[in-house]
Amino acid sequence: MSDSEKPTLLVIDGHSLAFRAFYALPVDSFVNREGQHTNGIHGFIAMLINLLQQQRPTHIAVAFDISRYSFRTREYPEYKGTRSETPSEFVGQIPLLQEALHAMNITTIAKEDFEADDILATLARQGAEQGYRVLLVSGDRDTLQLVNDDVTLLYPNVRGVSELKIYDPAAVRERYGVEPHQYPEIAALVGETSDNLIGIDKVGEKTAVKWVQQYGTVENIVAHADEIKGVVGQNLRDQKENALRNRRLNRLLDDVELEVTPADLERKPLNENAVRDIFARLQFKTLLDRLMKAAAEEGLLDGAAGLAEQADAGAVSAPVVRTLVDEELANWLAKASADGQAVAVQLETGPAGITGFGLAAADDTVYVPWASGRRDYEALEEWIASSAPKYFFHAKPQFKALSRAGFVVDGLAFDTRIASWLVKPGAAPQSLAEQVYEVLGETLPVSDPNQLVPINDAVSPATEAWYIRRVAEGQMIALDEGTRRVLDDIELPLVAVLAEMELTGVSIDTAVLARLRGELTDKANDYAARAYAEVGHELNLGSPKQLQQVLFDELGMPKTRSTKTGYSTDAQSLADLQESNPHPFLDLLLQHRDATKLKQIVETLERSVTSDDRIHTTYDQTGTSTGRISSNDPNLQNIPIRTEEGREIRSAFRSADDYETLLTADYSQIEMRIMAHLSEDPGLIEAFNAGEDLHRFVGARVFGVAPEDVTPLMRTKVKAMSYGLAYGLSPFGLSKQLRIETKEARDLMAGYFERFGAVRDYLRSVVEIARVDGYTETIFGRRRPFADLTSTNRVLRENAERQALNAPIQGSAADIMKIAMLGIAGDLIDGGLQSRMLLQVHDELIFEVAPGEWDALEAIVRTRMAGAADLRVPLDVQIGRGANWDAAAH
DNA sequence: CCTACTACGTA
DNA sequence: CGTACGTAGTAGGG
Repeated sequence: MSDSEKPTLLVIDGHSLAFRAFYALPVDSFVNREGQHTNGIHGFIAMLINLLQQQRPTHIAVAFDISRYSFRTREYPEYKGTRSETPSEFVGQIPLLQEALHAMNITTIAKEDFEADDILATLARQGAEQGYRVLLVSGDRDTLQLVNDDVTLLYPNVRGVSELKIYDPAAVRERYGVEPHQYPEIAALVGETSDNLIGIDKVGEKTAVKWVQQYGTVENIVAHADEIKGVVGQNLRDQKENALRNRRLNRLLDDVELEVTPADLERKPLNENAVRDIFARLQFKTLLDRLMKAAAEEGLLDGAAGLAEQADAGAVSAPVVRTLVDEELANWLAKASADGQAVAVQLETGPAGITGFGLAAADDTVYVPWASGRRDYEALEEWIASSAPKYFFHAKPQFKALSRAGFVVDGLAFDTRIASWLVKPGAAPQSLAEQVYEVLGETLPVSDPNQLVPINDAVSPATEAWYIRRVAEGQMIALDEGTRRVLDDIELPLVAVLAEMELTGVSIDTAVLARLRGELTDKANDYAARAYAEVGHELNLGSPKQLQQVLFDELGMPKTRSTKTGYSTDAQSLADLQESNPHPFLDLLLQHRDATKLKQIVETLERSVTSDDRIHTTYDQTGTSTGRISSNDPNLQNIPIRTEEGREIRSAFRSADDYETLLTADYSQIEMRIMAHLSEDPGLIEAFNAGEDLHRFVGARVFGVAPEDVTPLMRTKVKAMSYGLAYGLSPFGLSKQLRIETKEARDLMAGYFERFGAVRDYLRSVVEIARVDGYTETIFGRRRPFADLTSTNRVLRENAERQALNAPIQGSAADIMKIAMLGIAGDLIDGGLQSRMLLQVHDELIFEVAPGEWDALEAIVRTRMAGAADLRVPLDVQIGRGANWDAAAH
């Protein structure tokens, strides 16, 4: 194949050429109406049009550096270290140039950790191998090493970029006196000031060429350093490490993994509308004419294709994602956040943490590659730490990742996942794709993992951020005032607090867990063996099906309540059986269940302990319908407390060695207090203000006796009723729980409501109002919608009624606790305390107390918890102290 | 492998 | 025929 028949691949070092153009053209002559300097862009595009007309490339790409840092700066931190800050007039030109190139349908390539010249080297090698005539354009002399019979370098001369010197092998030989591949040997010896590569003193081009002609390589020259006489010989021997290092660094890598091959770079028709838009913005009228003329000559003005693409894009296609770092990024952030404008953020994470940031302003998206320990992100770090408003989808895990990477985070202005949940708790769309569909009615582009050759790349985090921003805007206008207040004042500030608690975790005494596991295993085995003996054979005690076989067939016991799959074997049913048909097997089974349950809890906890000897639970801020938070992996909100053995598990939760103790704080009877507040029942309010034991006080009223004459049985009954009321307890349910006649339960409730009538009125009114409004509301305006209150299906309707009367009570308690947590977290920071909030168990908080901080912490906790809401009754807070969670109980 | 069901720990 | 959760085991579908 002759050269004229070969396809031509043109690869340009974008940054280098634009920078050359920037210095070649007067800065002040090229400023658009936005005040943006454009001389570098102008020079680049002028050069590009010339190249397109003269060289007629069939394939084209422009490579960019992502950052001034690369694998070379890791090897040699001073690499390019003498380069001064980018001139302010140049800032902003690269992103605009990239935008223009995209409009022209020219592929831009950037690769994290590599320089543009490495991309040139890689494409040059691939192109040559695949039969292309390769043209490289770079202002970096290192690219001379790439020249060969298939690869030609076009190098801008001193006058700028309008004239390019053509370096083929002959031209390189003529200019430097060596073969192209030997050029870096010369450069290594002489040094390259612009790269801060220091050469050998007194060795200039002439000497270097002489040595290279004689010895070939720097390595070989160094090996024969003894043969070189004079001062330069001595300098070489003294400074050979410089030359060797330079040679390592100026070798371009030609095997960079790229997402494109030369064949992918075939020229495509430019997008005429996009080109006109960007050129109008740049105010490049003459260049536009020249470009259009050139494109027309080449037949690359496919008007039909352009229009089709435009129509396909529609009004809602995501903006092209640009990759920015350094000053460009700083510039972008400042602009995007100007005037309090919000920016959506979507982190990209890998196994080792953050790998990139997707950022979206109203009509612009940016991707920022990220690797820890680099210095070109100061602006990003400052912006993340600033109060500049940021929108997230599910901010908490991202806050944690940021925190682990050393970022300080502020400015959470919206979280679309939390907003969805507030609007529709219990049925909120949990994924971003679902939200995009529900709020915008659009389909979030995703790559199809089942496709061998994906049509779409995985959607960029920047594009996701763009959707997040639009979802947020869409949700925001639909939020009622109360919901907005709960979001802004409670949920959003809570995100950082929960993230911190999760990162902190709680210290665990693994020896205690190991001992418990052993004891419980022995116990469970023992009970099982004895249970088998009772029935004469082994069975799986954990299988309800096998238990039914034994209980109802083999032992002939009476049937218990039926379940969907047979008859119940739960603890209540077994206890009933034990009363009617005593059998040792029943007790052994129950004790076996106890032991295995506790063993399982211990084992789950052991599996959750991380290398810091702590357990880090995850709180689900959107996990409930009432406003509570839930805990998972592991759930630390259901650690046993009711039995002695269960409490032993709590003793494994301890304060770490460098802390003084644990502090636990809980609200006593918060739900009853909220009921008193909401119902305004004078009797109940008096009960709480009297400061007497609530159940004794209520018992005295219900049974008509003096408080000191309330028996334990009376107290138990009243207590069960009081708590049950908030759940919509029926007389039937009460009778079952207290194992009393329905009649007695009915009388008990009647007696209760006679003395505390406003409670009944309140509970009724909650349901009535909810039926009319379609939702309930907490004291703070948190809503929970109900659809089934008007259902003709009685089961559905009555279920909804119980949920509705419970929701404001449980929800208000949740609000109060959250507000307390925010107050405490703020005070801990303001007071500079080292003590940490570890766990939340609905009405209880657990803290790790730093040495000497007990009094200060206790005061903060008491004040903030008691003062979280101003109710008609006081909020009583119980504080406990102990080395572990069990000992700290009160 | 996923789902339903049962059971049980917490507030 | 009492609210709100999460986890784990068995059993049944595939």
